[in-house]
Amino acid sequence: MQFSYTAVLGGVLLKNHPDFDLSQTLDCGQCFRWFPTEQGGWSGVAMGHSLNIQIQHSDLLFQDISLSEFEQIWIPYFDLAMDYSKIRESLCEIHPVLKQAASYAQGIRIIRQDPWEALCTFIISQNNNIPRIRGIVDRLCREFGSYENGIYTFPTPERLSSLCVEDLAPLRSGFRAKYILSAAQKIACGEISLSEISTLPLNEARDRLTTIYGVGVKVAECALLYGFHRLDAFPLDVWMKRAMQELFGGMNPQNFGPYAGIAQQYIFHYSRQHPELFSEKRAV
DNA sequence: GCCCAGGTATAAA
DNA sequence: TTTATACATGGG
Repeated sequence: MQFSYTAVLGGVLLKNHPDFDLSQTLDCGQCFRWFPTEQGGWSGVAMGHSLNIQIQHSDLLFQDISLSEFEQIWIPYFDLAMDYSKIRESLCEIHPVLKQAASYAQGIRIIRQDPWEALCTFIISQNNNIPRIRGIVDRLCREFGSYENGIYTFPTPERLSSLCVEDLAPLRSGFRAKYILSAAQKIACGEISLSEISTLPLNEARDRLTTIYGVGVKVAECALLYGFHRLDAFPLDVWMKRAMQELFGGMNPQNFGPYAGIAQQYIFHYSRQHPELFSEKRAV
């Protein structure tokens, strides 16, 4: 697979990249700091940088950034060098429903988010809905992030570890506040090392993360998939459990292999848009 | 008002 | 070991 990009007057133009749909990627519940713009593009903050992306036919304009920022920040973030076509081919062999899902959601990419941000935002995600998660994350950054270059960075574990539950009241994060603090404290004091976790086998990494108060298996798997780019992680929420049962005949997610996480994202997105697939229909 | 949300900790069976 | 319930808040 190859892709090309060039510096142009208004930024960097990414030409007709295969397997990259902005809306599918940024609106499939893996990240919470991106918003659609009135021009039909997307705007967001990640890795300490803000970015506007405009859609121009089959190309994407990364507005007002240098070539080096594009290469150093955004190619890794969107994992643009990864060949999703090849992965999809192998996934399609596994199960006909997965083939359906993969072809429907083929523009989704698994973003390489900051590990701490992914962990923290998925702690916030529990028993919560996506619009409200976005609001809480936004308030978290405004209250406790540092203001740099016109944006609020995601607050560090060190910053949050010095706070108490009452301090987090402005977030209106409910019972999750104590979970956020426990995670921040364990990381800030070194009891949990995110860089060490990134070297561990999947099972051990998950077990480490679930020692954090308020982090269960689902949140740990989300953090591993979206924050550590562990593509074999497989977040199993109630929706996905149902999908595995009804659409895949009770199949074990491990059968999806080393790219199970990508399969999960395809299935999650596809089945949410097609509630009629399930015996009892539910609202999207 | 009502239902419920990309769950988890805790108690009870 | 499995199943039920509280949890804070607010989007739709």
